[in-house]
Amino acid sequence: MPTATASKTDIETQVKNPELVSRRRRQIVDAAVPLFIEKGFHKTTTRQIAAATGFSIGLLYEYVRSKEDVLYLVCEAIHQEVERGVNDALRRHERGREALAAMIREYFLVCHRMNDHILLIYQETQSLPPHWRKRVLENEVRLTGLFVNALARLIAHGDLPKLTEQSIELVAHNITVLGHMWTFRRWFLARHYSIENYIALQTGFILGLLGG
Amino acid sequence: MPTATASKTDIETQVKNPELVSRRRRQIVDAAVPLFIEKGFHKTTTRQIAAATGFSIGLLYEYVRSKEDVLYLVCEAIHQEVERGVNDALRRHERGREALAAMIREYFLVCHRMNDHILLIYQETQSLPPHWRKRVLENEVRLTGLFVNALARLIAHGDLPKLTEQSIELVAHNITVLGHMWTFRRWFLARHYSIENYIALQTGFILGLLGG
DNA sequence: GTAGTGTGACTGAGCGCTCGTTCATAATTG
DNA sequence: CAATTATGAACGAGCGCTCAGTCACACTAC
Repeated sequence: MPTATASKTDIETQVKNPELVSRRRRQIVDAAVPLFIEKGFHKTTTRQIAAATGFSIGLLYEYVRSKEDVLYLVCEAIHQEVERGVNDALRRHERGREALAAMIREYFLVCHRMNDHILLIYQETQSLPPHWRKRVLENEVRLTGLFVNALARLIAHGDLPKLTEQSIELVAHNITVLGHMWTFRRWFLARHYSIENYIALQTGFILGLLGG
Repeated sequence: MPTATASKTDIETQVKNPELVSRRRRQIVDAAVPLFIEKGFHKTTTRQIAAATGFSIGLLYEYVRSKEDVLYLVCEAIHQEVERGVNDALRRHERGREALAAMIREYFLVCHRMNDHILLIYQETQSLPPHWRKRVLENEVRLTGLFVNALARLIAHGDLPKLTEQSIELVAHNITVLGHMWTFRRWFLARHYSIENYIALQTGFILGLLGG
């Protein structure tokens, strides 16, 4: 059983049928995401979540112990989707000099597509109870780790110049965050840059450091 | 009268004496900042703000029309302090090849010092009513604008290679955001980098693009 | 077949409480 | 005393969450 699904199952539920639990929770997440994006976590009520899911409030609380549980489910689901997108991108461009540029491009496009979701995580992670905030932050580290591995592989193949481990890690963080930057400064950036434009410029920026 | 102070004064008040208003509001901000940092805006109550200020709730509401007013005052105050810090840094290093590195260094140190405050703005800006959110975002643009100007001046003096206007602007955004990155990934980065270490590596990164 | 019984998903009125805000009143100031 | 500033009890809307109860269905007994 994949870890991601296992982490969902640590949330207690009154319902016995596990398949039903996971289906219902998917429904809850799908209903909650647009609400959280539109109004934020705190201004969304449990009744609104239930209504949007087509559940009674009572039923909602059969699958979840608290409103924060819903937020956690949402954060996990978003990370899963982002990670899937990034993994696809990394697998598609395994070697070669242009692999890094291609990876950056695909990752930035994932950020572009998931704009609101990424913003949501930036803004609401703090509303999670500590135990789950930690989990969400671990996801963030794992995502950056994907870039660390990809960079290391390219360097090992001689596609990129050698770098210290510290530099590699920081470059990976920079890539991650510059993708996020498109989402949280988009209200401004989109006036001056198209996403392709943005990708082109930032790729140049990142390759600059690497002597590309 | 400076704009920043003027923007505070558009918040209506029952109190006639303007000097008293601005003194009281400073007290309110000073009391609210640590509360918001610790618990977040939503979980801080107006009564807690009043108590921390040494006011009765009634008195708090003489100087502010809503809890969101307090958040806006806090955001403005933080931006003012950051901007003052950045302006100092920019003025201290007007010319020369190392001016950019020095500016970055001082700005990153400002971010380092104001860690929690910057995080607060990232997390709570969305809780502001639209009219004020816009104001806070304008502050963000103005701050980036300071770097745009500084970069343009250095290029004009021949201290940096020529760049398109678009590139200059994006580099300015990158500098701004990489400073913020230290604050919102500090929980991870601080394990692997000291602030000086971080500054050194990121400066190299930024100068890379500029052919430094 | 059908009456009886148990189970688990589901319902929604309502509880208990918190919170932002107001206002009648008091204190202070000049 | 008049104007201004300060108080804090009171208000009431709204919230997360519970729980007594319903309902559909499956299984058993005869």
